[in-house]
Amino acid sequence: MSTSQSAHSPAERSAETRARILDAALSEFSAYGLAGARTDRIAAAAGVNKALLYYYFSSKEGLYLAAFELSAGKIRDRSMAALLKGVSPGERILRTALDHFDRILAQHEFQGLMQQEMIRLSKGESKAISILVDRVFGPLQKIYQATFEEGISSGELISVDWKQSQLAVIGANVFYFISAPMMRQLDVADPFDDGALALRRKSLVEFLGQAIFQDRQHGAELACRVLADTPMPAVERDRLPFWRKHERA
Amino acid sequence: MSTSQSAHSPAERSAETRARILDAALSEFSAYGLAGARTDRIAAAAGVNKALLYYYFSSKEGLYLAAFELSAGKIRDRSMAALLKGVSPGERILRTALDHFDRILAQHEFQGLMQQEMIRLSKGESKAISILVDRVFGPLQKIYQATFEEGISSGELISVDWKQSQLAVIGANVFYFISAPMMRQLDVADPFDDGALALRRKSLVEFLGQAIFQDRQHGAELACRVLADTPMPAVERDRLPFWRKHERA
DNA sequence: CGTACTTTACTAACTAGTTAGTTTAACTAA
DNA sequence: TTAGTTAAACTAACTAGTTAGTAAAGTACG
Repeated sequence: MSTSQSAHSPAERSAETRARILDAALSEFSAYGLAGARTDRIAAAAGVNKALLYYYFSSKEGLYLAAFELSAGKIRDRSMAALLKGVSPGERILRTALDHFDRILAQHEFQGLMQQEMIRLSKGESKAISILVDRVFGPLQKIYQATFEEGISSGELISVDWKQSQLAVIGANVFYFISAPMMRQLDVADPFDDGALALRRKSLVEFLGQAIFQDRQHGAELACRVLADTPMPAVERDRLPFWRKHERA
Repeated sequence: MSTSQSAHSPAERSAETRARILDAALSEFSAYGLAGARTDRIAAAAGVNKALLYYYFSSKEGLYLAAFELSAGKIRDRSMAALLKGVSPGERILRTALDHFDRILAQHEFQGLMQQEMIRLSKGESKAISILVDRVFGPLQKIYQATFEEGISSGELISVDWKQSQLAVIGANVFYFISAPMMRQLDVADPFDDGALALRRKSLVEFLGQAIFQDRQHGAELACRVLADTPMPAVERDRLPFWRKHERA
């Protein structure tokens, strides 16, 4: 078909096909979970035959794990970048919080995988999460803790339980997206309007700026700066799973 | 068998059987979702034949909706009670926040249903949520808003965006339980220890007490009082889906 | 010629839902 | 009191459909 015109060597073509399969698998698993995903749909979306999935990945679960790990790797790189910027600890914490929100917006597939994986984990069925904890969240958590404690000992941040504040930020971010489809029904306002998204980003950063800094003036200034030079990512609404309205209307 | 010795009339036995089925269905659907739930398992857990499910409820989805609505009704009654107590608006907001946490702990099945239903809603497949929005969350939201605005105009609360603060509280509460299985792997501390639960409840109420009251002293006192006369519910750990450790060890 | 695929045709396992029949309790007529 | 009748409650066994995964033979192409 038209999909294989660009690459020439067999190795290139192969890598391209593999990537296409992984991409299709990520969408499917994110929307339906491991059990609910259909291998036929993945094959169709990738533009290949079902048998080819088993040629590259030995099983449905193998494909799932490959897609999951690929996505997790991207998450780790992105979050690390925010946590390791050459600015003060407090500013790194602010940037990390905002980046977390933007990341869910930009890589919503991972959030879908996580939601499903949390359910599986609570039943003791998850194989992906231990890898994730060891290679992604564990390391990130350690750097976050170190950053926060550096901020406390340097006098920039107040001596607050970093886990409780992290929980509040991540919880509010994650819940914003989890509950968005219901908020759309509860409310008049659409949570994926640019206005609503901008308000949430602002509230998030300004709240943290007030809550964890010794010098609240300094916190407010940092919040302002972080917001100013982190533009809201453009929302590709038709890629969001929440955006079914326009598909039918 | 021994299950039918207590009730005598057929009507009583029938109602008892129906309730047993609904109870089993709630556990199953909560843990596995509508698609993942197995009718055979529900029948086995209820101690009846599978065909009886279809005798009482016409389909798998009918059974699902019946179980969902039963559970939702309990949630509404409980949350209404917290919002309508004869105390000041600010105290009602505090009690509602704490009650929300305790409610998830006590009625975790509903949270499981909601998690799965949010996923379905984002794909436009949910029939349960519109009922829920109309009959439960919509009315609760209105009372919450009115309570908050009453608190603002009486001068007890600061003039803050009630939706953003509600999002922070509910988000942190929900995320605490969603992420608990992963936190157990990330952390040394178990999030279902009495200590961790007590700390979270305390942080939650004290944070709100500081965040939304004009008179922070008053907020702190209220937080203290609310915590004091709302004892933490006893956690039936073996009913939690998170508690797989002791089942095997 | 070998690598990267496609095509077709399977199967084994599983699951929602059905059917046809049995048991139980309560009521009725002799 | 009791034998007969009925309706509701319940069951065992099956059907029909779906889905992951396989096998084998073949094609396109550098």
